Amino acid sequence: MRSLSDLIEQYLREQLKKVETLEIQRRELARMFRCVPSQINYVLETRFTINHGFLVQSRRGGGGFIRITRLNWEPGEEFSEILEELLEIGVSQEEAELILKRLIQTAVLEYEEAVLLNQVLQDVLINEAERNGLGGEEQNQLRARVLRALLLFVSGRAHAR
Amino acid sequence: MRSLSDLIEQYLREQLKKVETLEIQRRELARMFRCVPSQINYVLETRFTINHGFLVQSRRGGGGFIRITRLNWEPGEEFSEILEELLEIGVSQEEAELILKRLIQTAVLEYEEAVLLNQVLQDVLINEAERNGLGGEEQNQLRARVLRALLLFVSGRAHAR
DNA sequence: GAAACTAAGGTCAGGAAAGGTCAAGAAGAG
DNA sequence: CTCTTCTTGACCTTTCCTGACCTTAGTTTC
Repeated sequence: MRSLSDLIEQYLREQLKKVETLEIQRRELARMFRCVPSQINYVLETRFTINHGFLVQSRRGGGGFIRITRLNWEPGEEFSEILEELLEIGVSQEEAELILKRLIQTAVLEYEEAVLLNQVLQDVLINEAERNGLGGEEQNQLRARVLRALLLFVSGRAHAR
Repeated sequence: MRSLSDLIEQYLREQLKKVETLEIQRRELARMFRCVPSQINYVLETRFTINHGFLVQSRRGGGGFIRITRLNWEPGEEFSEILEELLEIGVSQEEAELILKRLIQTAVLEYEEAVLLNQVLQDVLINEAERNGLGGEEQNQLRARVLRALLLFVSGRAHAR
């Protein structure tokens, strides 16, 4: 017999087949499944993580909501693997900006956050490149490492918001 | 269901797509959305800050208004290269004030504008330093970035005049 | 020209409406 | 029986909205 968590997961996945981004109210969903609200958190934490290919964001207070976004990574590929890939191939400044733009479009980042991240990225690169005289390829490697760190940070923070 | 604040934000952003500077009356806007005037302040304070890329000014009394300016973060031309240098070295509070003074002397800025920019600069620093516990060097870096953004905005506007 | 009036916008604290966290017990799996 | 997963409830934090009261800037009156 399937658990309640399984049923909730199934329901949410069903919805997420139709749309890329789903906005729900924790209260509402809990009422639908006649469970305690924190049960919803449990489902999200165990079944809709970044490694499952989802991004969960939320807002408290009046009119609060939980937003689940289905990330369109290649099937089977995990977020962390994508980041590892970045490391191997390196990231040019243009590619980095493309990645950030995409993250804005998918509402992972606010515009001003992306601007700030990009600036941080450039700062680090300028500093390091000058100090250690990095070649183009080495710069791309460094950029990949920094971008990866930033994105891991952002994805970790996403659920808390 | 979206909150009233979201709707007001949406409306203002819509308007600000068409124009760079928007002048509204708090009363009027509050009447449109059938809310208390201070609700407007709440929206401005939480969604139209410097970090969101907006500058909000206002005047009280008869014929009072609220002016929202969309900051142009797009990098400019040569002027920006000078500003990029700021990024590398960081800017202390004293240096920032010196820079602003020089800009007044060279008639790039009005005195009141410089005072305003300085205030904005300090606001941002106080906020960020408190929230993230920045060290002295990090503060200088952040100050450089913010000052750069502010000056880019001002210089962009100067061209328009 | 100063005082009183009027017409704005600003501040702040409190309550309500969400969602988050955590620990403990229950239920399943092996 | 033991280990993991699930479920619940008490308590916490954040966000939103309102209303009472304050400040500022024109306008009118004397």
